[in-house]
Amino acid sequence: MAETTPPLTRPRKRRRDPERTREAILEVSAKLMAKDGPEALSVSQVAQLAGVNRGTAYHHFQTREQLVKATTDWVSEKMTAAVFGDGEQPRNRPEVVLGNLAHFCVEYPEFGRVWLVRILSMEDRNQDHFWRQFKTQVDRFVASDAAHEGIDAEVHAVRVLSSAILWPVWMRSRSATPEEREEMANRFTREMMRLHLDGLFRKEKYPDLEMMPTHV
Amino acid sequence: MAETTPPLTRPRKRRRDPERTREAILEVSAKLMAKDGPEALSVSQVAQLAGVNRGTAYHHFQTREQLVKATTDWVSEKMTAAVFGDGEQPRNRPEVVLGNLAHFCVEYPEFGRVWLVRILSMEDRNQDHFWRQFKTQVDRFVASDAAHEGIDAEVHAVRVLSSAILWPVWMRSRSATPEEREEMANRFTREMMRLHLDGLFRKEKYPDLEMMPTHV
DNA sequence: ATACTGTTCAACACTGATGTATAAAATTGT
DNA sequence: ACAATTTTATACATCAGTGTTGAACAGTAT
Repeated sequence: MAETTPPLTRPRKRRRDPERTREAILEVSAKLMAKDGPEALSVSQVAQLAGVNRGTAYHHFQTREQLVKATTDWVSEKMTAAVFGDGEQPRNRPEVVLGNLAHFCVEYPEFGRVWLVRILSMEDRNQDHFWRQFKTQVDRFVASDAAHEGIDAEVHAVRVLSSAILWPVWMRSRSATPEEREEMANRFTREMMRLHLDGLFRKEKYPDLEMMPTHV
Repeated sequence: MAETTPPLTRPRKRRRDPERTREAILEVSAKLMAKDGPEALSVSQVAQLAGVNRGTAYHHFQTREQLVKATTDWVSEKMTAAVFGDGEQPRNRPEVVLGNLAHFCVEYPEFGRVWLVRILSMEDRNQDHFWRQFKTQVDRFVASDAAHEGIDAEVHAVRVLSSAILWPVWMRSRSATPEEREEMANRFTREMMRLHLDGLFRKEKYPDLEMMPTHV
């Protein structure tokens, strides 16, 4: 379609910058993947929205599948850098990691979502850089004397990651101002820290609550 | 393809049962939507996997879009019934709702996932039956004297729902035995209840922890 | 200037899906 | 027995995407 009709806007003199072109493609790709999932991603649409020719996209990424893979890899690295730092001094205090995670996810909700879909569908999750770091963090914390006894680390990890990633999606942080986004991240971090410090129930109101799960 | 080649397996004598046919289609549709998202759903594939003719699928659901809508509506109703009961006596104790939710999501992880995608992309979330019920539940609990002060109800709701739905996906409950699934649901409920009762941190180890969110 | 690389454009063969249409078979209700 | 409904089987027009190719063009580096 866009191939047969002459471009209405004259072909923008795209400064040659393969790195930027690649990033532009990856960014649009991530955005679309977050919206409709990896299976629905089309190279045509990515190229169109990124303002590059479809041929260019195929030049950088040979096939659709490779574009999907490159996008998820790229996102995972971005996320690791943003949450744990660039390798210099790792930021490991649990409350700091939580805050970083919340802020990153609010700023880039599509990245979080892409990462979530990626990790859920990966055969071997230890292949993922971010997950390895996060898991190490959690295990270390749970084993430390700063944590309560009997925490289920895996449930804990899944709970924190899934809610941190989906909270901004729920709040539609994409269409918010920077100030609103800041407040969203803070709301999340605040409530999570409150929960982690105090819990939810007033224990005295649940004297009979056996710890075994209930369901009808 | 399957339309031009004669079927190798003889056409199964499909007992006429429009209700079951409809449900069979919806079930497959939900499964596929959970895997690849609504945008990637194809009527052809659904019909094939459901073992019905493509024409039949179009007979029950006029267009692809309508199939998507019907599927999400159907899932939302199923979920409401499973978690809150069929309208008779509503099951409202928070720990029971949590247990029901965990068990439902572990048994039918695809339904939870479909519902999650649906609710996240809905303009007006109050249109959704399950969400209305759940929100009412949460608001009532947070306002009660059984709950701590200062709980952020919205963060709480998103946290519980997102983790309950994604926990079975993470654990790949689909490929587990009934016993394993039971244990998965119990693990989740147990840790959540533990968290809700005690929190995560030993407070005495964090005397300096200001409540304001931290990030670097 | 020349060679190289990134980028654009247009065309092509192919696949697979949508939505429509029509006829026929099978099952059920009356 | 008859009518209505459900299901199958085909066919067809249409559209959108994939992956490939070849030629041209535009900056960049040597």
